[in-house]
Amino acid sequence: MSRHSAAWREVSRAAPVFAALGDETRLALVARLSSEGPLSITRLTAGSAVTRQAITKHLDVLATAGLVSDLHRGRERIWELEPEQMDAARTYLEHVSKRWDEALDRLKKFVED
Amino acid sequence: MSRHSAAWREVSRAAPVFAALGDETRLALVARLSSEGPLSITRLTAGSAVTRQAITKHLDVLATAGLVSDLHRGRERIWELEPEQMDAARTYLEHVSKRWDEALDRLKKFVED
DNA sequence: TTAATATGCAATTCGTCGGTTGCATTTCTC
DNA sequence: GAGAAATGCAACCGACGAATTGCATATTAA
Repeated sequence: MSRHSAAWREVSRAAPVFAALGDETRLALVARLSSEGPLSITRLTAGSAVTRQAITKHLDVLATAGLVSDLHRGRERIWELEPEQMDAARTYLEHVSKRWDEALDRLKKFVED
Repeated sequence: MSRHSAAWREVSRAAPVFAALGDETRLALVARLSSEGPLSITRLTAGSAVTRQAITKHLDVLATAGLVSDLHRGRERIWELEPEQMDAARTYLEHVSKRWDEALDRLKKFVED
């Protein structure tokens, strides 16, 4: 795939989102936020194996990928899910699966000739 | 999230798949296989920026995550997509989004009380 | 059979990632 | 105001990941 094609631009936009989700600790954070709603860093750290600073770093990674956002409430910092990028990633996987099916169809027709 | 919950088991199954997709080179390989169908290592290397050995390693990572599989045809090694794990990841993201919506609803109701 | 093609295997380098510790700063509460 | 609670900032470390180079092996084709 050429590095300037439209397909490659899709790839370079989707890959960071998958990378952000590709860590157990981060995916667990996403899961907790999705089931419990917005939470502070301290609350997210409680129930995790690692330190608060590690959690903070993971949240920063998720934020850079556009998967979460934060807001300040007094001395607390509340994090919440931002599902748009996640949905984009989901849609991307749908398209890949679909194109694969089509490619197999083309292959089948080609073999039959 | 407790390390023995059902939610954690989902997380630890999904994370490796996302991690495998979270690299531009690997995601580009997936994209090429999905649009062009099964391809050999050499064909996949042509049109990529990195060496054949790098491509081979990336394909191994994708295979470990269950996203691709290979078959030998003479001296060639043909790789093809295995969309099941991808679909599982897609479904996982759906569920997370849905739970997030529900969590926001609960929060809204709670505030209204 | 010999040369070219396709791939495998191994060692090495370099950067980044996940995690920690220590200390400073802000905010709440008594 | 003073202590406690929540977070920020920075330096550091070990491990792993991405990529390369060099050489060996297998398969095809002239």
